[in-house]
Amino acid sequence: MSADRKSPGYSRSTEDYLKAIYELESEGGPAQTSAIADALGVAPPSVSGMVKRLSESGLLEHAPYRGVQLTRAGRRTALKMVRRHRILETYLTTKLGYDWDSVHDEAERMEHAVSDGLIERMAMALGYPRHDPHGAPIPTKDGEIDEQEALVPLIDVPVGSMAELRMVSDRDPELLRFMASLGLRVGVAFEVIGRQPFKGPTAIRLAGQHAKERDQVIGHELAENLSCVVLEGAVG
Amino acid sequence: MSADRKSPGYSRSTEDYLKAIYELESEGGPAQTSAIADALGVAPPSVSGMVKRLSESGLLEHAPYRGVQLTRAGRRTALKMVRRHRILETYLTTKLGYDWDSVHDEAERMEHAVSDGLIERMAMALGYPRHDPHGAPIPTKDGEIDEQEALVPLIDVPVGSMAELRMVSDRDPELLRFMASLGLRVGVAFEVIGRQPFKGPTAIRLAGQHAKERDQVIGHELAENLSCVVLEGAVG
DNA sequence: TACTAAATTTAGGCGCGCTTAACTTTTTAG
DNA sequence: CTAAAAAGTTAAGCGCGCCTAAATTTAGTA
Repeated sequence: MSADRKSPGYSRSTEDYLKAIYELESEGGPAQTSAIADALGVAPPSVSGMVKRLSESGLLEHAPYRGVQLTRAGRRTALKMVRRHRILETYLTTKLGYDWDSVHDEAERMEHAVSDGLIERMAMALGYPRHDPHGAPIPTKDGEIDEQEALVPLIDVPVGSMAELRMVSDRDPELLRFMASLGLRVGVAFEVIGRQPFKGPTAIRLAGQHAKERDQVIGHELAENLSCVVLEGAVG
Repeated sequence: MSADRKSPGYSRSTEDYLKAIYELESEGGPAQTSAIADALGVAPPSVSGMVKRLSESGLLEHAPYRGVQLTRAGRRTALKMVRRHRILETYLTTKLGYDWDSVHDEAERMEHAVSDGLIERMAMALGYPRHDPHGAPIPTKDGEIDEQEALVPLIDVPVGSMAELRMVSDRDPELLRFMASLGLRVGVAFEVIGRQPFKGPTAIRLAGQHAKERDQVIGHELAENLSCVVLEGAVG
């Protein structure tokens, strides 16, 4: 009748930890206690305690003082949460008129409350999208996720190259609103026409824009957050 | 920027208690400890404890050994949860293809996770519906709820009367599925053509149906759960 | 190598919401 | 009117997830 509900029914906290650890791991290496604490906004000892419980449940492996890695089971749940989050973000923007800067918090809360069935209905209604509004790939129902083709932060795209904006973090609404005001959306192509040293700005020329808004200057911190694919061009 | 989030941010349990108490109160009189315990599936002492905390927060008034009543603030929050629940149920059936028997649980979990803003967007997308799929009235944003015109359980509709089905509880999926299989939906009109004593069945004749499915026999328990408005007819 | 700084873990404690067991109050029935 | 039953409350305790303060381990550097 319903093989539906969230399989072993983890707590909201458990789901949050697993997702955060997954995201930290995908930035390379094992996730460290303080990084997890930071990501979740809790004190480090809270992480130590939770890590203990989670490894006893077989969701992750803990090398004391070294960090933590997801087990197969842990990764499965983490990817489920990532899928939920991204489907929800896509649904909210596509079907309910949310802007891309305001979906993160809503999805963050809903991802713990909805059933697998609802997520699949939303995915179906959306035509099984592969990416969320910020360009992040959506894992499939069985936990497959597209390997990102080599994405490079704008800050590392060599001057003179053509590149395309592929992804941006959904975390900072301010940043997203500012991007939108510059005409920077996922999918736009541009040429890097200059970059100043000492954390200075990067200058880009957007493809297919009218004169006025064609050239933009992107500050250092913003440029760090823009994941691009380099289309062609000179090497640094 | 966001006067949005759930005002004082009550816990999931608090919201559940307030909603349950609201629903018990609307069946007349103060809500009793054991009834609340029943409704929430917890032990009576849990209710005593929670009631203490909730009255200290000014959400309800407790007359020891007598029962409990919502304060203005408590009622406001309860009605907010009822609104959320019913908007969610309507949205899920209308926009995501859920059947009326399967929305309750989903809405029950989501109502604690979504923001006011999302509920308003859903309400707008639905054209500000006044009733949910089970016929229950949806409170407005500021906590107004339609007084139900005198609804009578089918079991009390006199034989010979015409009546219309107006509302049914969303609680029991089995019952809802069975109703659907009989062609009983909110809004159908019918004549009560007979009733057996000793908790026997009620016989009805549906208006505007083809011969085969026109006459239906409704068991006692089901008939208790069907809220009707009497259109005309003889008195008992 | 030794000492300090940073990261991590252990210890002790708290609030929430739940439980069972024991006690009190209210209701009901003889 | 009183005794038994039913309903409600208090007491004691548990798990979760959080905290701060105090060890402890690791890493960095003179």
